[in-house]
Amino acid sequence: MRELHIIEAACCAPGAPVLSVEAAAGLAAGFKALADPTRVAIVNRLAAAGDGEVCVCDLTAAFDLGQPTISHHLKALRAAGLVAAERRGKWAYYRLVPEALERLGAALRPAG
Amino acid sequence: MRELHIIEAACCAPGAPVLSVEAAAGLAAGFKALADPTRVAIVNRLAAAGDGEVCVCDLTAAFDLGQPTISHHLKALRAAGLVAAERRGKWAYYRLVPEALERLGAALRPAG
DNA sequence: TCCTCCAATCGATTATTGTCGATATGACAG
DNA sequence: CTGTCATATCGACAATAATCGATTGGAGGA
Repeated sequence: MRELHIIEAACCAPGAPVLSVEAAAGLAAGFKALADPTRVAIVNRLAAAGDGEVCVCDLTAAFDLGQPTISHHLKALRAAGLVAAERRGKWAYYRLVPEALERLGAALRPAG
Repeated sequence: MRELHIIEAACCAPGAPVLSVEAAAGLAAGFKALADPTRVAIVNRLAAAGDGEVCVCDLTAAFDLGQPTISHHLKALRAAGLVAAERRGKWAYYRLVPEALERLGAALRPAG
């Protein structure tokens, strides 16, 4: 009965590491920043802006949510590196960081 | 003083709807399914699988997390339509749904 | 200097989510 | 039919996150 257990190895291959733990965590953090309808809409508005930037006053007006809530979402997007902020005079303007979005998109494209 | 308030409209443009609320919610749901390192790693393993599918037993072995937890993550990916499951005999096999991933990737590519 | 305005931060509350242990389901072997 | 193995589901708990109201910080304008 020495060879009996060889049969047991039926379904599985060893499985290469494929993606480092840190890489997976980094991508997950990026996707988490987009895991909210308001933030998706914010990114979409930034992408659609003719001059590439949008005033915060536009955003607070567009999504009937409180101003602190919009600021909170912008902070989340900023922390993920998906957007960048610039203060000019009394107003703040946000723009996309295309490379960051590209990095996330690339994780979805080639081999999945 | 009739024209005084015209000056007030200084920073903002009307802002087109750009993306429907439902579309934003749908994309956010997809990204939320990827907003976890374990799920990103699962998707990555499915993408790297030679024959396009992976046995659940591989996954439970690969991520030192409990079997119910892996099953929970797979359910989240399934609910988002990112993966599909098939039971064959005693085992269950998962594969990617490329169109779903493509849809998310497309939201990141063209104009952001 | 004082007041107003835009945006960010703080503190609290509620809702979601990741994880686990225990249990149920469903398929095969004896 | 009974036992065993692979997954899925259930119930609970701790951690995280979305939202709000109140406050603070900074930039102009009077």
